[in-house]
Amino acid sequence: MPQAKNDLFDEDLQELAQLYKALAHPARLQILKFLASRDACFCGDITEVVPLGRTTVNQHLTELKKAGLIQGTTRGAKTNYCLNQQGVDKLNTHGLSFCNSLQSKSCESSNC
Amino acid sequence: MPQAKNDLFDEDLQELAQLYKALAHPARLQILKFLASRDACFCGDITEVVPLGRTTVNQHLTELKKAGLIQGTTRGAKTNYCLNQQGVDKLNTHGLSFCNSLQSKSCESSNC
DNA sequence: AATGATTGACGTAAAAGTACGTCGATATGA
DNA sequence: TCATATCGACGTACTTTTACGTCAATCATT
Repeated sequence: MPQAKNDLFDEDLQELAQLYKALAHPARLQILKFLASRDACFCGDITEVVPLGRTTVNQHLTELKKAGLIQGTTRGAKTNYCLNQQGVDKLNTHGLSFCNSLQSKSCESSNC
Repeated sequence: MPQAKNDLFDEDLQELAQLYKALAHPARLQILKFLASRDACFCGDITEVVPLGRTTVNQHLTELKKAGLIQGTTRGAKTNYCLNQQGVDKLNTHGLSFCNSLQSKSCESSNC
């Protein structure tokens, strides 16, 4: 993102946009869903599920971690990734409140 | 986006990612909020609210229209933009169901 | 110790996004 | 009619994202 210009906006909007950006790729959505479907936060085979190269998947994982939506702990040679419930909660809270703010006035007048 | 590779994913995920991408910029979030705050779907002065050049704002408006979140009708020299309630509903429905799908298993085990 | 597997870090090429200037078309008002 | 204003279309410079190959470090296994 053109970081420079983003500073002109409300922090709330910046933060929310940042969250949405983390979700703006099908691979990342798939990863999140996959992690949610696992009762144990087992990982590493994410690579086998996502139809992309290993390094690319890793890059998406890094993005998600940076966004605070997942967390990963390395033990031994393998790394365990799992959802960061805090981040998911944040997404729910902020996202919902934004969506609700859009519910208000629709085009009841004849203008559009 | 690398459109080519996106076809490898579920249509649902692609569509949702597309929606989120439309929200992945503070200017676009601000525009949506602004439109929602207007009882009449009056516009054109969006440019005055968003701290960016006119052409850039217009570009963001085009993005939002492409995503189906707003609609615009030109009358005379001016153009009226307003929320597309259908698109907003879609965002609410799909977005919520996705977020809910993330609620499930957190890291209750000691792995992470 | 040596081999193989896992994974993050780094580099890079191609694609997409961002921001803006300019132009032309249309329309409002003097 | 002429000047002015609005706005979409187009071009463009710059940044970011995406996708992947390669490398090095770490660990498990032999």
